[in-house]
Amino acid sequence: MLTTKPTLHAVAELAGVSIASVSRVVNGIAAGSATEERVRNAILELGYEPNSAARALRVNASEQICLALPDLSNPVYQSIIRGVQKGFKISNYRLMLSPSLSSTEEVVKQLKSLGRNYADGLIINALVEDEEIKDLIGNLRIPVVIIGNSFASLRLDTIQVDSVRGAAMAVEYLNKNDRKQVLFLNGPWRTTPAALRKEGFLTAMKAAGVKNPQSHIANAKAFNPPAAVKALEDVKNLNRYDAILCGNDFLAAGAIKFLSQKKIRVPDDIAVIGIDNTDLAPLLTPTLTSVDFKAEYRGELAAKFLLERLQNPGLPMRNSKIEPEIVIRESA
Amino acid sequence: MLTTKPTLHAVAELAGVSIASVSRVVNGIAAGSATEERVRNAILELGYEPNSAARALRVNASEQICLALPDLSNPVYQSIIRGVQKGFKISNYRLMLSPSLSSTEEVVKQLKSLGRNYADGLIINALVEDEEIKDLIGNLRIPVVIIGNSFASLRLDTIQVDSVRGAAMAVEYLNKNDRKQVLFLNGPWRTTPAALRKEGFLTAMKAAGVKNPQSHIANAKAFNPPAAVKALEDVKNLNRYDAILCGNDFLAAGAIKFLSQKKIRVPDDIAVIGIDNTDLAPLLTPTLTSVDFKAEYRGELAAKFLLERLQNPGLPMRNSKIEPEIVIRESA
DNA sequence: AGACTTCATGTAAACGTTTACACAGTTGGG
DNA sequence: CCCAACTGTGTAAACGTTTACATGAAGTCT
Repeated sequence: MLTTKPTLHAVAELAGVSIASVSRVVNGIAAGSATEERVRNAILELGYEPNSAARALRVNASEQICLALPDLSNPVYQSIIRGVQKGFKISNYRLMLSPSLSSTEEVVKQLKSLGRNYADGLIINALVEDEEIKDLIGNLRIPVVIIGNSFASLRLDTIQVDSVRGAAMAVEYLNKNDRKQVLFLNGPWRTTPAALRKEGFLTAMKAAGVKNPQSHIANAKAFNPPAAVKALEDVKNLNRYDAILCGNDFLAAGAIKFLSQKKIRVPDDIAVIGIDNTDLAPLLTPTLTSVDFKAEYRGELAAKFLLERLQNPGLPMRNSKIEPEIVIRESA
Repeated sequence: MLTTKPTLHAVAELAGVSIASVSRVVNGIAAGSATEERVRNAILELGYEPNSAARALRVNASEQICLALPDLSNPVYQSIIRGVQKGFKISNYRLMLSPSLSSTEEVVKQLKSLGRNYADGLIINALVEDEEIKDLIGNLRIPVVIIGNSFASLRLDTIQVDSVRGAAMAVEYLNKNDRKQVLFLNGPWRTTPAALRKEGFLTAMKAAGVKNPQSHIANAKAFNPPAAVKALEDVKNLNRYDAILCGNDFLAAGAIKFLSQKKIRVPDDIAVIGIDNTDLAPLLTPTLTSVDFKAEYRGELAAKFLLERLQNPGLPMRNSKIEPEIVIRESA
């Protein structure tokens, strides 16, 4: 136990070969079968494990990738993490979780620190689009995969989501079911998803002949349930609506809570639709109809894109746009 | 952009000093003010960032810690991650997220790989107690903090939870409110939390004068909602119960769903109590009464313990036992 | 049998840091 | 004015790998 950690040298000595030979069998490179066996035994006997820092230094690759997400409270990010983990499972890359990036400074600091070479690639999902951040991402020396619709101009591997279409789909579905008075409970307006979902909402509402859809939007200050409740409290004449489309499931959860407190029945009085179709959706009461943006799959795809690019940097950039799908449950 | 990444040497050359001096100012060690300024400027000009692999190799420390959790679906682990992130925020350790450890082999593989020195410490939360795993943890060369009640015999820094007491509290609370017919919907019986919560349940039930409390336990095959539903379907005479204590919130979510499908009113017909008091609890309908084990705080404390031990390995081992607290909401 | 290839192995340099040690210049006390 | 102490800086070794290159043995072909 107190003995020092075995190195290549120790193994080499025990096996009576050179460190080069040991390195070669460890890395599965041509080796005589006799040597190979001696080395294998020595490794087992000593419990040798290669030092990743030394390897990283030598080959200039950390075998780690960094995953940067805005906020771990929202269940959608849990799904993304799961997907990314899944996508990396077969590889031997390790997953670093960046601290949650709420403010711009935090993102900047995080991105700069990537210059320390502790990650070979980055998967980032940013909520806001900021020039400084964009520059930093564009100038990173490692491959980047973007999850989300920010930084589209950067020509990087991207997993986008048809947010506009998704929001529109929800409105159309509501209209088809004779819910014409739709309130859009959006998240912070500055964020990319909120902007796009709003666009989808407006388009669909106009198409349905609503004159001033702008006036049917409430903005929550954050993408979480308490913010949803607060935003709904400020909505005048809530009873003129027969449906609420929420910027995401987390907001929808807040909306359902709020409505049930006010004794407004869902979906009888007001239907509710969420976006993201998180693990939360089937657990709410009523179960939540939600536009599925396939978060876990996006995570997995992001991992796949990154792995492929790491393997082959010359690959053309790919941009996958996920088609939303509406999952009907009880709430609408 | 295509220029090669600046190293200590480049900075030294530009500043007209030796690499040792540069290293010293980077690490904030005694330096003449003239040199210091020249170096600082050179660093800024080149955008120098120290290479973490080289540093890690030289000082034999990765500045990373590894967090190993069983399963990212359960919202309780989200809280733990948040807590750990919070605890490490001020430090300059990076957080590695181990792939989710479902099977024993996966845990073993993960633990062995830690021998590669890519992490200076480990925070692990294991569901099952296994001899092989225990040995491996005991023989790790890095500090370990255990979250949970497994591996108590190892004399490591541990954040325990009084699971027995927590389950008992819930039963007592139910009894006090005239709910005497309590069903315990437990998770997989092999897991440590399930075993302890069961113990607490049995103790409290016996204390309340129930003859054969064993017969009032149902075991879900996993700690998730579908497993809860399945387990409840197999319970005979469900209507003889007036309360269900669930092994965790995730099971409780399934239970509530199941009951509402069967038109059994919660809490009027059957009260439901969860364990963990996750983010889920206030979002369910009815909102879930739950025994709070302070997951986020435990994560934060684990990070704190680990940081302190890394700083001072000679510290006596600490064992913090979290006192559960029952958070009353609508479901009971 | 000689020349040429093939193959397994060893030698040594390199990756980018940190740091023990040496050295020179400055300061201060006696 | 000399010696000691101190301070700031540089030189060089070391961390544990990978890998280009050299070496030598063995096999192949004419």
